[in-house]
Amino acid sequence: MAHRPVDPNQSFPDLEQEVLQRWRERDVFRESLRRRQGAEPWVFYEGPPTANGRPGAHHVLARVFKDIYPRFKTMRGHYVERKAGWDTHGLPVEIAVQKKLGIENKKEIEEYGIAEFNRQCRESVFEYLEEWDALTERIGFWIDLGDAYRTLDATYIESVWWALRQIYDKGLLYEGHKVVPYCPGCGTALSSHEVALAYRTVKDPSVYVRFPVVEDGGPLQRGDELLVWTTTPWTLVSNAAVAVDPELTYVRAKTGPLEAPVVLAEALVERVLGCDDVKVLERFPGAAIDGVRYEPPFSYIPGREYGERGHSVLLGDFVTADDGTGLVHTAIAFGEDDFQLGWRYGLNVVNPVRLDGTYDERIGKYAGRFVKDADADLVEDLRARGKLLKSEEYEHAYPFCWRSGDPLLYYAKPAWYIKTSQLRDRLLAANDSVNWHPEHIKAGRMGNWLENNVDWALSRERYWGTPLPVWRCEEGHLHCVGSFDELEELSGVRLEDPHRPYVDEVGFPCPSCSGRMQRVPEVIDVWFDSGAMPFAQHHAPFENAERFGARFPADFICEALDQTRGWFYSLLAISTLLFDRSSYENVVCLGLILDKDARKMSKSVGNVVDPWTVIDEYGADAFRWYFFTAKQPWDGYQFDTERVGDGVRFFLKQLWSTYSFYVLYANANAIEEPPAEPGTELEAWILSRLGDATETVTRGLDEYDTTTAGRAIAAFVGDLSNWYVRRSRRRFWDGDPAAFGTLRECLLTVAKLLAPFAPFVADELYDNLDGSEPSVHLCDWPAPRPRDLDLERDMAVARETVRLGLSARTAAKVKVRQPLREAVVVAAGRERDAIEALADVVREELNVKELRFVERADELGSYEIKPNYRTLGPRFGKHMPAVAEAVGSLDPAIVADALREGRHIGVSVGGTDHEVGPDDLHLRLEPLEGYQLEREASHAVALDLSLDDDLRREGLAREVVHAVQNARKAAGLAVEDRIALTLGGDGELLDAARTHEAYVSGETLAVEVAYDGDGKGEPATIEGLELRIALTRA
RNA sequence: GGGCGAUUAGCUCAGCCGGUUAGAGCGCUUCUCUGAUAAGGAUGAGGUCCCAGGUUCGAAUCCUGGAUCGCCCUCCA
Repeated sequence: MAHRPVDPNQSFPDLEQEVLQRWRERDVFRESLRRRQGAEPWVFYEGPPTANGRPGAHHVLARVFKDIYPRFKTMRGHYVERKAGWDTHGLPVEIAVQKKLGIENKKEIEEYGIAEFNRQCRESVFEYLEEWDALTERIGFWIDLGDAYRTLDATYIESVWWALRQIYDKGLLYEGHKVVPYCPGCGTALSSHEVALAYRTVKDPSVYVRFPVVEDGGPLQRGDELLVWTTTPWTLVSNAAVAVDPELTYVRAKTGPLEAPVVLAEALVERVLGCDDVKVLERFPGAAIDGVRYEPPFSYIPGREYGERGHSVLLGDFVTADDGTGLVHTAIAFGEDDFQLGWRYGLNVVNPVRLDGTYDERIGKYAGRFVKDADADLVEDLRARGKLLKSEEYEHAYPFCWRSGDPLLYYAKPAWYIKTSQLRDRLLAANDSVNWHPEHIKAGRMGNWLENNVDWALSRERYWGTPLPVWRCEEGHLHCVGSFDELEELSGVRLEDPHRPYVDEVGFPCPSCSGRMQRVPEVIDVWFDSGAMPFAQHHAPFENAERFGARFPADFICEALDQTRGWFYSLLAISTLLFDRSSYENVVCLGLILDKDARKMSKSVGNVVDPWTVIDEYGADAFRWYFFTAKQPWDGYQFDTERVGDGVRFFLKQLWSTYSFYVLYANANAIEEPPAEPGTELEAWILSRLGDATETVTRGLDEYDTTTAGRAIAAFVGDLSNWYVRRSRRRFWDGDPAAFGTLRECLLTVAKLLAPFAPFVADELYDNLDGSEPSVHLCDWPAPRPRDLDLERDMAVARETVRLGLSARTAAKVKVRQPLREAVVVAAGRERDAIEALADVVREELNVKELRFVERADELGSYEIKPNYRTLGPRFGKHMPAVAEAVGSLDPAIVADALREGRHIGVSVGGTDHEVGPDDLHLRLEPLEGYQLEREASHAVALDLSLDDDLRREGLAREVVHAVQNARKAAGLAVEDRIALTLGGDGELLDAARTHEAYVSGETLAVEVAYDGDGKGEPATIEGLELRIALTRA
């Protein structure tokens, strides 16, 4: 037998296991690379996941999109290397280890020992590696896991050091004193993307505090009170100054309950003081009170410590009158604006808060308390001392540490930065060269982010990460080490493991003075690690410089939308810093997966989908197919496992049963490799449609649009199964080579088109139908067959005719099994030609003896003429209503005739004559009452419903055949089994069967038919008459 | 608070460089075909294309404003 028999009820998950086994045995992935060695590379970069957690459905999403395009490009002839990668450093890893060890903070880590702590991190990072590898293989994501880059490898780290040295040499790496979001629990500053992870809406105190003016100045007098608003009372102890907007109008106002006049923005008087009893004494711009001195709310830190302008009014352009009082409390160490303002006025940074988030000894009785917890007592203190105007609650979004859950403090700290803001224009230019999918990311999300670029806060005061390769001596001289060789030259030490704590122990003499250099304590942001992968994965430039050069930039990367600020940015920033260009050309940006009720998947809600359950139930192909075709991936998914099942039922099963149909009859007819030459119009048509599908799929994948591409495959398979095969079954029973050749060609091409989408089922089809290569994935992408557009259009008309005819049958309640004498088709010109050319198909499908054409439907209905707005609109513009009216008043019969002959029609609009052609008008048939007629536009089908005895007998014969077929099926016979048939029962039925005995025996594969079956066999009922059917395998 | 995106049938989604009757599939009615298909075909019900304005001869489509949802950003003191 030429083909393996196919189980029509094949389980796809089982099938996939077999295919996986075949891929392993035949080493298909590596072979697909070997065959393209030397071909033009198409470069893919893997954005490294972290393997310290279980992979979820969203990882499957990313990984199947990372798979489909490399498979496609490989089939298109490119050499597509796929090097895997793992992100291994960072706080999440440390947190996991801390949890495991029961360690709460940095102090305890150091007591535990950095060496052992980092050893545990190194282990933990690959805790779920096996599951990642297993899932990766199971979903058919072809990537070289054996040659994965890992950010913890010494070679990788050395490349990162090289990159930092380049940046340092350009003067773009610096230590700054900046206000950063700081987590007192983790003891580290957070990057902006970490901050973004956990904003929560919280209620904080909202207090209005009175700051008495201590000397007359401008419009103010000693004793007046500045009204200052804040939501962080804990920062009031280090109040350094008050900021006002120089342009904004302020007032000095007297209000009933208060003795002294108060100062605030005019726009906020009503909201802050209430509307009653307020007397405005003065109005003046903020600039008028520049320099006014006041008494701070707490006296722990004397004004002189801040410098000349301590505890005075400063001018700041960030002040608004949207909230508060228009006078802004400024605490230099705890806010970016505050810090900037202080810097401009030369104020000193005084920070009375320790790294653990508690006040230091300068803050008297509050010393040692966690600052956020002191809010309430501080407010009480103010109230007791008569400094408070009022205190409320304020609801706003406040950032928390995404790991520890502690509230973040904005905090002035020394940190290392990369001066990316200096390269803003270059970053924008690099971004401009990228093709984003979807397109709006470029100018939108990514573009906006780059426009507002701030320097990259690079350093982390942590342990498990790439050490910042900066050494410093006691004099403050700096040296950035760019390689292990250099470090060895300087220090005489060759590092086995460049991680902390070993690297911390390496010191060397300062090149500039007599001091000794030690490394600064920080490690770097993990995003710098992953962003360095284009060269670091190859240990370039130390090794493989050429290899790197040939694989830079990437043609394609793909990650979820949240990487805009993550990997997409770090890749872009690093390559712009080093090479002044983007490291990628095409990006597919995937949306988030929500559950079926559109809620975000989270462990706490318990709605996380375990990918294995989906794969076990429906298979990897189905899972992939869902992601590729359910919708455009960037809009995100409302994931419902049942939708995955739909794809199996309506697409994969349909394809599978078409395939099993082929194999069944090809084997039955001993057909092996039939020629793909069309024998009929129907075959020419399906091959033309195949060309169409090939073009659409190719274009779709070229444009990173799997949705359109995949849906085109499904549409084609629908046509193949529901029209071509359905209308051609007899030819397969008869063993017609052209039919087999056509269907095989279609299935094999579908297998190739489908290979990147559903690599398992595609390979199974290919292997069983052709198999000349070890796998479909080693084949070339199919070239589109030539189209026959006229034929495609004709077939559409014929199918429409059939639809109308069937509809007419339904309306007349006449079964399709009952043959009818004639269908009257109203059609002319090209439509008529089309239907005539495909008359056999139409007749068979409608089960009518004849098609009769009428050009004019006068006896069936009347025409109505409608203007074609699409063509006439642009021509006539605002005269369209008049045109529509003119068209409406034409004589339909005359117009119909004229159009049929292709003549133009004259219409008069506003006294001017115009000509309109056939394309400018739509004809629409209005049926007369009393006719059984189905119509669409100018095209209609009517049925002759009169029956004579012959037709009736023929109908009954078909009923008999139908009943016998059911009996065959019930008896469990194979489709090719011959039978001996014995019929009995009602005389009219037997008479019909006898009359059409050749037909009956041919259809039912009966080698003999007897009519003496009364009382024998299984009873069946046809139109109320009894039929007895007895059959045996002959 | 700012930016970006989304909102079309019960469900999942097309359509959207304006063209007058808004589509598909699923689900649901009714009927039906079958020597591959727990399939197919026909049929019916089901839509204020989120809302309100505007531009236009004509708006699901373009503009403005708003609502809701999602994501991202944001020290708003």
